[in-house]
Amino acid sequence: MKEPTRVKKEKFIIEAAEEIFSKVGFKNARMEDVAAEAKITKVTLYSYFQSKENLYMAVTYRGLNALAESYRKCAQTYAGLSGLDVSINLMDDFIDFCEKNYLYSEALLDYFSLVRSTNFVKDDTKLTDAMKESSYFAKVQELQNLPYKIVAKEIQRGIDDGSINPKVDPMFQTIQSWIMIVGYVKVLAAAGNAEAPLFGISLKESKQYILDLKRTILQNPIHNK
Amino acid sequence: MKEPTRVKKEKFIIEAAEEIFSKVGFKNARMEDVAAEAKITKVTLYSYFQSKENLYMAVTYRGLNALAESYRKCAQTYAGLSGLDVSINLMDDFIDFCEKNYLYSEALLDYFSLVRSTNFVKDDTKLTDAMKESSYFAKVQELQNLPYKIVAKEIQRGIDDGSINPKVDPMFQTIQSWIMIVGYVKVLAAAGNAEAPLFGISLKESKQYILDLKRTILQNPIHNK
Amino acid sequence: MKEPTRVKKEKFIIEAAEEIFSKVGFKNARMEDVAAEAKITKVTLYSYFQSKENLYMAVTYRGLNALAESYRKCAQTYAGLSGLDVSINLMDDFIDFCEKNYLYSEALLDYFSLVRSTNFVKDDTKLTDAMKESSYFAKVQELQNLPYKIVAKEIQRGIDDGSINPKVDPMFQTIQSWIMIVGYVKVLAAAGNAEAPLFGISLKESKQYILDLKRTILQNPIHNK
Amino acid sequence: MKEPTRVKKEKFIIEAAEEIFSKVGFKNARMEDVAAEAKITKVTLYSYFQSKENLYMAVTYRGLNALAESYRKCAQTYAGLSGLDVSINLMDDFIDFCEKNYLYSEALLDYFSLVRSTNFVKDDTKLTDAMKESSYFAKVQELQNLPYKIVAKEIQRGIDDGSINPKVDPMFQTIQSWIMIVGYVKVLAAAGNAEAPLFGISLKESKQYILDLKRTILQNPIHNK
DNA sequence: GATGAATGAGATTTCATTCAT
DNA sequence: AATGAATGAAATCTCATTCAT
Repeated sequence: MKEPTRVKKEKFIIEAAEEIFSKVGFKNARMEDVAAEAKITKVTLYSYFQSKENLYMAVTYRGLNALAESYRKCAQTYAGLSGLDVSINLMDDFIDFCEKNYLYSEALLDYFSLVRSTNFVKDDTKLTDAMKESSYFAKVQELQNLPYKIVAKEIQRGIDDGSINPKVDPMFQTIQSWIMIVGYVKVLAAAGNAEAPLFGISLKESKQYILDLKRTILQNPIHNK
Repeated sequence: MKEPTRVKKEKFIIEAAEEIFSKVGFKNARMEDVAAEAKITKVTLYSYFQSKENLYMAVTYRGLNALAESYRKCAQTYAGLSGLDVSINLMDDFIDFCEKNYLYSEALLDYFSLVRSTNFVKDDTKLTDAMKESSYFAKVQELQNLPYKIVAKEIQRGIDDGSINPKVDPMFQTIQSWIMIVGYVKVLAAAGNAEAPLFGISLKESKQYILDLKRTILQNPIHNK
Repeated sequence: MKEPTRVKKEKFIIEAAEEIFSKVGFKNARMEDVAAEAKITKVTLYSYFQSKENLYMAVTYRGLNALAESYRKCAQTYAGLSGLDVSINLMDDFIDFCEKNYLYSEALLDYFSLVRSTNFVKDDTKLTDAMKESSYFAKVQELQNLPYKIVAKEIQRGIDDGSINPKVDPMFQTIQSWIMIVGYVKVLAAAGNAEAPLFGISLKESKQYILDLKRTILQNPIHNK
Repeated sequence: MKEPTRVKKEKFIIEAAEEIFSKVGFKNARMEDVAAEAKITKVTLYSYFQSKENLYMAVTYRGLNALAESYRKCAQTYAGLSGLDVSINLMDDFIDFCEKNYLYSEALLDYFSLVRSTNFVKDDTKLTDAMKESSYFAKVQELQNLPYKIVAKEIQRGIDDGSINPKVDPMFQTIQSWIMIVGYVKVLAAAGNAEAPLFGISLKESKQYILDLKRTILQNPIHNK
């Protein structure tokens, strides 16, 4: 098959997979159904993706790419704003992204859970062979730090342009942001709906609160971080 | 079997399951192996837990219970301290708990991913039949809000004893804490090790930072929350 | 337990088993259900009957006994009649017996299928250990030829009293009778109902035909048998 | 798979099953062993036959087909003979068939025991779900009357060609033949061996006797049947 | 590259039978 | 003896994955 055709078909299959995974979750999804959704046979599906996990990695990769793309666009859109404003907008964008793309946000989180320890812990029993051989796994690994870097860069720019307190450590605050966003997204997922009140609290408020808090901190860090 | 005996044995089996799940992960664990670890047969295992998923729910339940227990003990140990100090200690305790009980923290997080939308979204296709019939699933649902309540109570106590700013909304800050902890735990899981530096940042520092931040906020909320 | 009590209870259990076996067939019957029907536990059931097969043998034994008893009564009732008449009446009685006691007739037939070859063929793979150890199996074996003997005796008496042709071989004709009855009972079983027409033929007619045929033969054997 | 391939393989599997069933009996046979004998896996076996019972039904079907085929061949071989002679030969053939194919004769008999009442009795508790869903069960039902029909046709021909007494009712005598054969086969099964003497009587003699008797009857019915 | 069939691994179930109390 | 729990063997099923054509 000509390359562009293959690429197009691969994309079509991934979209079919996203459809199915969204509907019943990765675990309950059957390759059979993904194949059916993509109007191909199981074997053809396997000729594109060596394993179910690799398919999931492909989805993860698309998610990571979409996120990075969203970031880039965001950074570009607000190019005229201060580093502080862009930093906050990036967080806002990330949260929006997760809300709009639940499957991607789960995939991303799953990925980060998965690679846990891969680097530091000895027994990587959880990393299956299928995963190790997954072609997309490698691709995701290459890209995994991109979002961090984009945010860190903006924080640095904020320091440089004076909108962010120079005592701020860009990487440290990037990770802090990541933590808060991940937490928010996770809790949101459990709540099911940003509007739905959790103990009388709408999560929408929490989101705004987090952004405000971050803005405050970037201006006046609580101590030397 | 006398109730206590059955309960004891059930506990023993769950511990065996925890052992196996910790070692190879839930997905790769085989019921056969769990049974062997518990020194019983597969059939007996099934007579205690209707399905693998129910067994995992039992683990989740134990985790939730252990967390609540840990909270209670914590609140009691520091009974003499101010509401503010206890609130912060509870967060600290939660994080420690997750670090010490990786399986539990994963189970808890999985649970929250799972119930997503169960309440708000119509098609609960992700909830398998096995799950719906899981006796422990119901038990977990009953308990799921306990941790929130314990934290909220301490924040309220802090407001009452003057250690926490009265403008603070206890439930709102409880959820904020929850978000931060969940985020931290998730990121920690991805990092694999609190000491291991992530972009040169040790997560241990992040933990302390979160606690400090929370203390500051409870004393001086950034606005009306 | 005092002997009479045990015997009484054993009888009660067998009756329960008959109830269950009749309802769902031996194969589909569960020991659990038999026990429930007999208002005892499975273990108690096993203390009376070492195995499901032994229980079936007990039923078979009761059937064989009932048949012999029916024969004896029949022979006695018609003691005044000729050997020929009694012989025919015995066949009639046997068929009635089978129609009224479907379970027994099946059990008897099963038994005879089972012991097949036990005597002549080397591989008795079909004779399970459970069967070999069955206490009732032995009892049935002792009794198994009784019905033949009763019939043969009457035929002999018929020869002696002149009502049956002396060229007749009592044992040979007994077996012939047995064959016809077994065939009739089996076909009846398949048809389900003596009245129900099978290709327009009511089996009731067949029964009468068989008896008439046998009577004719006993008087005028077709050749030297 | 092309139809013929699938059919061929199905046949191969059934033959494997016949091999195993013959060796250890249906009840003791393990699907695992049947699969091994057919050089396939259990799952593949199940993809061909939904249940062990269905597999047995397939064997039964083959038996019924083989019998009908044997009948057809027999009728054809002796096409030149009178209807009477062919009728007797058919019976002879049937008995031979049963002797040579013990498994088939058992299966056929089991089948007839099973369907008992299916037509006339309300509670068909004995018919398991597995059986109701068995694809071969339906096939067997379709074919079950074929043997009768073949015999009845020959008797009718005998009436037409003058070799059989016109007072004979073809269907009635067909059923009579069936009864005698079934009885003979059943008793033979119990005896285990046609040569082996049962109370001093070789069953071989009984077979000849039955055929002679039938011949006599077809020529001179004992009364109006 | 596409298809239908097959495999292998493991979950789940059903029972007869046995154990411990 | 009676009970509840456990065992062992085998049936059945679901899927990811692979083979043969």
